[in-house]
Amino acid sequence: MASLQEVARRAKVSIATVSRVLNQSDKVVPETRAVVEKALRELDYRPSRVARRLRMNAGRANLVGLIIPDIQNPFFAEIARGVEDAAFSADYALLLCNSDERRDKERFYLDVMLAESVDGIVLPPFDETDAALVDVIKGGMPVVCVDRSLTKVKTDLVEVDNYRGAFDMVTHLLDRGHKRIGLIEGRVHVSTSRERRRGYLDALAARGIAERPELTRAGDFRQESGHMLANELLDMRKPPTALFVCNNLMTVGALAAVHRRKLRVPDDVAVAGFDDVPWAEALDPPLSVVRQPAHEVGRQAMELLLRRIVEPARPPVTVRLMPELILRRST
Amino acid sequence: MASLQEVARRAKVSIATVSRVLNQSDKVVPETRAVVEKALRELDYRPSRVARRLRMNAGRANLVGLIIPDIQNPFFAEIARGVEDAAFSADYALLLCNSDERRDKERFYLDVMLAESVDGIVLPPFDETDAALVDVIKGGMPVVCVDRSLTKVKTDLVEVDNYRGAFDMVTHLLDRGHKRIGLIEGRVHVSTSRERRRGYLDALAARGIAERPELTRAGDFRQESGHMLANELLDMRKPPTALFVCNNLMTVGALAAVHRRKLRVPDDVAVAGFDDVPWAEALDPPLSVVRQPAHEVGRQAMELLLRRIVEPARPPVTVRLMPELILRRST
DNA sequence: GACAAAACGTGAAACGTTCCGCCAGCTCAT
DNA sequence: ATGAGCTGGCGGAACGTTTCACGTTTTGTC
Repeated sequence: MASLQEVARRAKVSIATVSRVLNQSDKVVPETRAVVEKALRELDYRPSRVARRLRMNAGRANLVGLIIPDIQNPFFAEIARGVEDAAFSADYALLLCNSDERRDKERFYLDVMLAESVDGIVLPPFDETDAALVDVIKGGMPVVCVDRSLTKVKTDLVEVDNYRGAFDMVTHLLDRGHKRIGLIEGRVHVSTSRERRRGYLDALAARGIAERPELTRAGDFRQESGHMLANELLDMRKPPTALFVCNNLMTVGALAAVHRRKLRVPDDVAVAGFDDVPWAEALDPPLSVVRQPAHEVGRQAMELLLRRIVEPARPPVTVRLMPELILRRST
Repeated sequence: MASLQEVARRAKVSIATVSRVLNQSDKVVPETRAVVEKALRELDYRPSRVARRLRMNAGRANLVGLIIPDIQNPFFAEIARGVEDAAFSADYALLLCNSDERRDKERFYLDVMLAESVDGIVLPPFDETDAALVDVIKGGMPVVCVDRSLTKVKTDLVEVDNYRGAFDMVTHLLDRGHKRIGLIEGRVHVSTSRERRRGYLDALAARGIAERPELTRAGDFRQESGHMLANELLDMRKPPTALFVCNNLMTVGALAAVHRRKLRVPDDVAVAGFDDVPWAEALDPPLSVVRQPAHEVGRQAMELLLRRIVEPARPPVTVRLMPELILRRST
């Protein structure tokens, strides 16, 4: 780990000159440059990002943070890939953390990011109010929200039209003749859950069907809760004929419940999911889903963040991407 | 972003004293401690990890790196969770990167980790020789390999008994009466691929069945290659009656190929996978797999790394975990 | 009450950068 | 010939920590 010092000593110039060679500044005469570059090579010099970050003002650390609720959720994994791809091409490194849908972990990692003086943060907020996050934003840290939005503060945001996705899928189920459609939604204080619920309700209302509160259940986005809630719904005296499950992991859980009862899909009960997954095609039967362009969500979020880093005062932008209905055979 | 300076000024003591209050050193009298703590609170002081890392010698940055080939692969995602869980409890943050099974990306991220002066690195090496990684290790950076091993250098390693897993699964297929068993393996220069292939071959040999090279195909761990290679195998004049696919993503691809041909599983062709996945149960039919304790792999790796960080000279350790055969209905 | 030892506190160096301000020497117009 | 302006290069401060080497005060022991 050769330092600038050592390189300068070897090249018999000052560290300032070495630094200028590195930063492509033009104020260094070719001969000097050559000898410095030689020393650089000989010592296999690699700059310390740490020292650099300490010295630099905010916005030039080439490091951004990404906090996702659960890396094991393919939807977030795909977002992460989108963010990373864009970061990598811009020569940024990514500090990636899992909040595990836990408020304390999100807060811990937000602190870490602050302490690491990252240039900016991408994340789906824990909930619509997320006090810890709001503080960070107020402190001047560039933040781009993905997937979920914040009510109290205006930030850059890349989201999917969840309302539309849910509306279309439920309409499709209605077209298939279903009247009793069960909804398994995610955590209630998350914006996406609300949007999807609105879509579900409006689609019913558009056909003059009244809401039946007993048909909607709120989970926590995890497989386990999908399983449990599907069981609850299927245990009703008059169970729903279709299940609309509002994320991928809960859908896996719900499917397990359905299979365990040896119910036939879609004849006994139709199942529709949110988020497409690689194995949707291989399921029994292939699963109909609302597909979200997750990679694109991540990519655009990172690009928004890069723009905000160079221009902190620009007005916040919302990018809304369209989901796509993929009808396979489970509905 | 109050600094120690400001806190010291406010508390009317020197920064050294503030630092000692923070680091729980006992050499500070209660009254002083109280006034310092008050100042700390009032200014909402948060230490800069960057400055701390710059000053500290290696091994106390509370930051470790994890480089995984593909975060979208549930197996690696689960390892990542294991590493993270252990890191979080030890108050370590994680710099997580995707090498995307690409040598240049792995190298880039290794450089980043060095430049960030992380305390240590966990990763599955790109291949068995991995020059870039070997350099890093020789440079004295604590490294724990997971899943895959290195031939040239002895490191801490947490691996799964791949040989055993493959041997058992192939034996099971033989028990079911299969004689022509196709093998779809991963990248050839990765230790796990070799081990699994050895297991496959030995299981055949144990029953006196000669190797048929045309039945084994090497892919790249991706879904796409599983699809393609399954197609190749099924296109043979005398196709295999069973497919043993050596990772989860390639299994999804292979399954798609099987489904597209409307082949019945396991009657027309049996399919066995490596790595259990949440949706294995929901597949048609439920998939038989060799399950790897991925979370445990990650957890133990992180613990090994923590030990190595405090004691760099300790002899390298290999932890070998046992896989588990999960027989469902696809075989 | 003398003296050593312990307790408490301070100043300053160091980590590896970046960059501001400065200086020396040169060119060139006046 | 003189000074302005430019070019190439240097010194050193600053970023926010930790910690070493000291000082000063308090305590304890005989």
